[in-house]
Amino acid sequence: MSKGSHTRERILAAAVETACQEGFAGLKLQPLADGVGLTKSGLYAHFGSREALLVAALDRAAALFQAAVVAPAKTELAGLPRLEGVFRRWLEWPANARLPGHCPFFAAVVEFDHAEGPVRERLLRLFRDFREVIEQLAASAVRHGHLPAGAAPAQLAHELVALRYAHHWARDFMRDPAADVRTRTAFAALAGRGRVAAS
Amino acid sequence: MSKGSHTRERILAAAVETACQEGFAGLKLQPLADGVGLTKSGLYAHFGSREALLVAALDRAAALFQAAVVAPAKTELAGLPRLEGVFRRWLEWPANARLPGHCPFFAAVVEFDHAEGPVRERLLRLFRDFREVIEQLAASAVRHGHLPAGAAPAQLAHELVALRYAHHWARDFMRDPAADVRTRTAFAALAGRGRVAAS
DNA sequence: TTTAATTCCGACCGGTCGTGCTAATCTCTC
DNA sequence: GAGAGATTAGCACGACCGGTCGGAATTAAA
Repeated sequence: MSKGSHTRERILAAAVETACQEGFAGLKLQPLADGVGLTKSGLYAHFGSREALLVAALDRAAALFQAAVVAPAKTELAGLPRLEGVFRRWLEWPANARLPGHCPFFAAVVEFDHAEGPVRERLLRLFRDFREVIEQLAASAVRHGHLPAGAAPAQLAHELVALRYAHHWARDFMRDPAADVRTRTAFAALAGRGRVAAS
Repeated sequence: MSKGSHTRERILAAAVETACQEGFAGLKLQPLADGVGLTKSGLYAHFGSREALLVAALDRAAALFQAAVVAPAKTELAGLPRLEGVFRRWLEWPANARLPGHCPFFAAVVEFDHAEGPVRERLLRLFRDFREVIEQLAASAVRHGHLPAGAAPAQLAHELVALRYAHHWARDFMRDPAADVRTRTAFAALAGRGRVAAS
């Protein structure tokens, strides 16, 4: 039980690293096997198919995300500070989790957009779960009076997703040095918008 | 000259259609050749390599985008109405250009993110050009008094990119029926934000 | 210690990929 | 209508893809 599950962990770790650099669609079995010192059939002994490996890697990445982004919020002040902390870590989580490359979920979105199947289903569930987390943080900020009572948590979550996406585009693809300040400015406007209108 | 360039047009049209459905990375030569009734070497007679074909397809998609999104703005009222029109058409342009699937540039971003080369260079240039268009439209809206004098066009362009990205995620991947209203709400807030603060 | 299961290898399958080459066909010009 | 050049077919190449199979090595259970 110990030896096998240990290599399984190594496989998943390497898979997530590759997914950060090449995307999940670019996760080929042969290079992955080479990377962990196995052969392709070694991978098949642990996961029964490439698709199952992808789902496992997705779950692994989600667990790392949870640990790097959501979990630290426990020690933060409830309300807006906690929401702001999650958003800040959301921007940087691959580096904080010691992962190379970029957030692998951005790649997964376009790679499994039109490809129905278990991978897309799992991805959908992960996204819905995280959106739920964001909405609850936003609702908490409203309850604490940090955001106006009229602020809709679902709308706020949508716009936070927007900011994260644009940040990825600006920093990781366009390599725009102004990406960080743009995103911070937008977040501040978002957090302060309703307050101005409501007060 | 006529027959050949006609075939070339058909190749590019099919290439863009495929890119909308499968992405540019998923644009394989064999299916593309089959789709236009040629063989792979027929493609090689027109473009010298797959990479050159990708760049040409990228340019073609950009031309369609220009025609479907930017060009109609000529007849719109300058200022905020024009900016709003461009943004609205930006959300729907693949359908308006009679293209199947989704906006191919979203896929291109993740596919050529870490792949240096001519394709990425061209993509960068196209994005920079369009961002320039957005910034000038925003600046025009400021000059017309539709947006406050303090509104930074670059920041506005960044946030519009954000909204477009989130709309793609919510509607095309998550298939969230609320995607449209969320995006419209966010745009209205963006357009009205500074006005409230400035007036 | 014997037995059974887990773990992994090596060879291999059918397919598809992008890319060259040559030869035939078509189109236009003179 | 004949020749020149553009256009496309046919074919083959080396590489890689995901996946399968039998068996050997290792490990855990009895």
